[in-house]
Amino acid sequence: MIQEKKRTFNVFAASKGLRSTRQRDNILDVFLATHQHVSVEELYLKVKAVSQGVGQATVYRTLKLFVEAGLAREILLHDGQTRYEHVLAGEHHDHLVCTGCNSIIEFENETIEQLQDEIAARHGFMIRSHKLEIYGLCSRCRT
Amino acid sequence: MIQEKKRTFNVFAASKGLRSTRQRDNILDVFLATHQHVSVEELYLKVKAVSQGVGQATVYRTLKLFVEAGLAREILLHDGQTRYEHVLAGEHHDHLVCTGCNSIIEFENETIEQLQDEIAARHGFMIRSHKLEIYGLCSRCRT
DNA sequence: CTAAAAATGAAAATGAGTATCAAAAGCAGG
DNA sequence: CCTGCTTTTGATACTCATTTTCATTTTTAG
Repeated sequence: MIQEKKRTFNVFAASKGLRSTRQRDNILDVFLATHQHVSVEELYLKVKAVSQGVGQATVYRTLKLFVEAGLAREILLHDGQTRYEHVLAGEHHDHLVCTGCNSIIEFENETIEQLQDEIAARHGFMIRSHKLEIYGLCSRCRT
Repeated sequence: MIQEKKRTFNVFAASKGLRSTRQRDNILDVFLATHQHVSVEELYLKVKAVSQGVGQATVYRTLKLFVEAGLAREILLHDGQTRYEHVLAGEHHDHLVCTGCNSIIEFENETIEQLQDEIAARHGFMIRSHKLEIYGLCSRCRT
């Protein structure tokens, strides 16, 4: 017998008139259970595997909601598909993207973040988010 | 009377079977005369203004060639249009992107570049290129 | 000059993402 | 647990950037 998990807090309630629905809960569950850089299509398939009735359009819509709600962040790689990654409080990682095998290595660097803050300050710019992607070949592909 | 500039070196000759054509020369001229972040559509219009017979498909194709040839770099913003910027030898700049007015401020930071090299080295990663984009509000939009 | 290879343009095709809209589901108050 | 109102959903049609196709033209090697 399958136990329906009851979400202890409603992520959507916080915002204006957002409602909590089975689909959104499903999508959020699957998204949170996923590790890094899911494309909408991937997520859609995973969600569909879990619960039949969820349309693609809803997955697209819901991911945008996640971004607005600060739960997810959009990643643009060069394959024409938007991907999403978790936004875990206070954490931010950047990416080494291997153009050989498409693998992604994450890293964090506090100094770079600080330098960004300085640069922004120097231009009177208020940072909302940032993205640092380094392209090249990983150790296995560089032969 | 208009003087046909003769390109002193053939950028395309270097690679495999690439040929030098009027269209490619036109596109390259216009691209080089353009400053930062041209979308394909923009470039197409500029090229068409200069010389009638150049199709969109060719502009798309040629820009990809420029990237392969190391003359241009793709920039992905969040408006669904791929943009291209020059790759000038040794120079690299990153971007402060204002989400308010879509303006772009460029900056360079040697320290960040060095830190990237260190990080890459630590992961046995060979850097080909990188992209750092900081999103937020510029001084005029942050009111 | 000539044949083979590569490039081009126009138009059709693709594909990610979005809009539409009728039907279904959440929600507040009784 | 009805009722009425609003939001959400799914299916599908649509948009729009980019790619492919293919017949024709241009380059280039010889």
